[in-house]
Amino acid sequence: MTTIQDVARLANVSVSSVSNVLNGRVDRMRKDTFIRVEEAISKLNYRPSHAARQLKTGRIPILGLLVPTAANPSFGQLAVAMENFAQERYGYRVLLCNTYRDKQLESRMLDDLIDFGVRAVVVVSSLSDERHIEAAIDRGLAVISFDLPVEPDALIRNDHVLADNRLAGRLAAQHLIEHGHKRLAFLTPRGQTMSRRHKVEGFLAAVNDAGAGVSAQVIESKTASKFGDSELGALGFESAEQILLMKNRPTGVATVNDMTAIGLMAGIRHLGLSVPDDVSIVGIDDLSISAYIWPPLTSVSMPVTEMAQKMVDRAIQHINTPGLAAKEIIFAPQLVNRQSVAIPPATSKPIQGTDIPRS
Amino acid sequence: MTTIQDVARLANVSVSSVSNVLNGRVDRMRKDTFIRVEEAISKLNYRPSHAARQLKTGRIPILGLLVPTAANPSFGQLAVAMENFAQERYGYRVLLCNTYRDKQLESRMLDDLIDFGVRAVVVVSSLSDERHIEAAIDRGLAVISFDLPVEPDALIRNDHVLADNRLAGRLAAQHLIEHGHKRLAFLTPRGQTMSRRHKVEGFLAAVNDAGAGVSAQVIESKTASKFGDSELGALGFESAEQILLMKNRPTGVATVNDMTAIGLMAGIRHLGLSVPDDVSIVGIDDLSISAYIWPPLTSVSMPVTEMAQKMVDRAIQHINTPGLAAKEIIFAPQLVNRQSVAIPPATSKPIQGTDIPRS
DNA sequence: TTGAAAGCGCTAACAT
DNA sequence: ATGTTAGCGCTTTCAA
Repeated sequence: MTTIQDVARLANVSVSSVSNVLNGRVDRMRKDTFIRVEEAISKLNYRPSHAARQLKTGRIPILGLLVPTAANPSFGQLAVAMENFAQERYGYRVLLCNTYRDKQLESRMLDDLIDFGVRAVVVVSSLSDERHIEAAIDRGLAVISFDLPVEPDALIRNDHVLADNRLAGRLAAQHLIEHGHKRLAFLTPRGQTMSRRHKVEGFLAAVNDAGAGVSAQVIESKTASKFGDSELGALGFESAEQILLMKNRPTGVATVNDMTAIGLMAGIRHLGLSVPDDVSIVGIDDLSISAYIWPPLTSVSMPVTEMAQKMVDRAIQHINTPGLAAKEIIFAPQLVNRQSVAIPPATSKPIQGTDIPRS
Repeated sequence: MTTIQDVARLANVSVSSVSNVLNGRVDRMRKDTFIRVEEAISKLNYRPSHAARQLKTGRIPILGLLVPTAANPSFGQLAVAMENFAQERYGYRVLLCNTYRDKQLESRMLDDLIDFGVRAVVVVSSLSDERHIEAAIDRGLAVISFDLPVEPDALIRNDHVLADNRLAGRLAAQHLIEHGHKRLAFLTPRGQTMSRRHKVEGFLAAVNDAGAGVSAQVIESKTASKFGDSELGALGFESAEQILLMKNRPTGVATVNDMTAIGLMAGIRHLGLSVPDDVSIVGIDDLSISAYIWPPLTSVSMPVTEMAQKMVDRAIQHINTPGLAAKEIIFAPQLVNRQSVAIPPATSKPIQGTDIPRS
């Protein structure tokens, strides 16, 4: 392994000059010194040791990212966007950890990251309770909460970056209403998070704005989900019957995310009805897969890439500016119109029992 | 920050005793010494610095993982499985990098990882050419190639862990044949990788074994894919017309992976036909989402979790045993029967032009 | 403009 | 059984 010493020797300068070159303090030396050092570096193919540097400076060019699970493509997408930008813009890498929304695991991971010298972390938890994060903040970690709204008037100790979930819910409702739907529903997993709550609120507010002709119900899945795609899909699937059997069956349903919408659509078809002819569906997330399922899912899209970049920016700022004030940063979602929404059906088709074989 | 010195002072021992405790060399000291040290550690809430340790030992408890993109759920799943096992079993973390199958990026990431002190890396590249990896191996990195078959009689310098792709192709074909299909097809993106080639070979071999009554064609998508789910979905979608317009339209189609199958199903429906009534589909991968789309996708499942664990085991072994001989390790896939395969239709329904509105 | 040297926190060889 | 100590490769103050 070649060290800074080797470079210094070859270039006939002291290690401090090499160090200065490494750290961009080029003004402090003659041009030819700089050139000799550069040459030596490239001739030896020298690469500085992060470990040694970190031992001195206390920092390592790594950002932490805690997600419920990378197997869920929406978090995978976030990870990719962050990794890209962090690397390109700042030369930082991203250490990805799967928390399964387990608080204990989460705390342990945070501690671990600190031990590695990581100074800033993005946490996607959606748990409304952030107490377990406080400890990490106390230890000097810069934490950025993703998709976790700030309680009104709460004073925050760390950044919160999120999409306007109320607007997302509103957009979904408006789209259905514009297509003539009068009986709406919003499907969400049991186990509320702040962001889910906000989606519901926005959805209901839009319904309310639409006047007396339009009504809406909030449906909580019977089982709770913890994370992951399979569970959310299952949960949507299961809920189909519950929705289709309602006294006043809704003709338009929005869901808390795309995976649930995809499961719900499967469930509806399983019961012999069709989307969007019998029921219209709107998702929230706009997963890339949502364009390729059948029917292509109309969904509310979150600007994940921009959010990822903003979070990286803030993380680096916090590292470089200890004591930087915490901020809440909100992004606007947008509806992406595809084919899972149509005008409501004239009549309400009965469902087929699940034990009746489909033709 | 509390250091090993602080612990030594509080416990009234030397730093080496603390270090010994830290590294499990407990036999070398009296019990009460050990206890005093333990107490001091927990009282001070002491956590050793990875950086300092790494500087001394040259190692850091991190494994590298290079995937085309974490936004593709099959790689996300792999990452989760590895991360879990590496952490639980060995206390290692996983540093995830997205390569986009770009060789240059890949080499740079490998170099980067080495700079961080990472000693073992799992590479999911599927590029048949591994020359760019050689350099990293020369620098002492233990590389484990995932899903990259070894050429017959090639001498390998690094581990290769993969599923039996020929068997996967064979399983897909057999399943269709068992359901009475006589005209089969295998859909793969343009741009062959070794693993895709093997799937095709296995598929054709099974068709061949079935005798004269059964025929098969290999269909390459018109456009090439580089990675990611959206592209693979698009690619399946586009290929639907090509397949349905064939002179001897196949009644059963297998695809190189689930995302392509999902896109293909969407494309088929877009053209007015139905799965599995008009065309049966088998995927390969068994993504968790595949159970929740409509119809639930019959797919060949790869034992991702086991493979992930084996790779972690091997990675650690290589770290602990420099010079350990390279191995090719192959896992068996399994067919998961769902609802995208039925008996072939009696007649071949014509497709609807894409500009004819569906009812 | 350059160099010498201390020391970041730890491990491990060596001494006691 | 325990302690002393020399570095690992780098940054950074201070001196020249």
